[in-house]
Amino acid sequence: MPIDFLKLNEKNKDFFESVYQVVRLIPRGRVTSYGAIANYLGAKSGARMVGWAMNAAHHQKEYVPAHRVVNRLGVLSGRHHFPEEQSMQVQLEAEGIKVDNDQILDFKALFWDPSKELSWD
DNA sequence: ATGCTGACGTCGC
DNA sequence: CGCGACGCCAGCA
Repeated sequence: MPIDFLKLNEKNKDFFESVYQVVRLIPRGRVTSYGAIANYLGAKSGARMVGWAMNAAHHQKEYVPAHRVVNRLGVLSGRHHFPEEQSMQVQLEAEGIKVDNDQILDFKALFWDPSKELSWD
């Protein structure tokens, strides 16, 4: 049971919470995509909602490494929404992730798929 | 209440 | 392979 404490089968509020939980599980130096999270949570086409959840992420008490979440192309599509636009890239680089022109280098290798990493060990 | 927008993704042309 | 349309659903005008 990958998801156990998440349980989003209640309401969208839990969905947001679930998103934060998953994002916090992202290992340092790794990244994932909105779609991967959405898919993992069962919201197939809810990728946008994941992004929306991120919008309120910094609003959360527990720190949410939103900078580790990018779109499926490995592009920092959300950098514009950070307190300081460049902070996203800065934080990524601080973890050893190379970013070039808002694009994560070797994204494929750094990609961390929750449904793959968390389900069935 | 209605319609547009958006940190996305997939499908069709 | 590039571009547009649609789906998804929560805010906001």
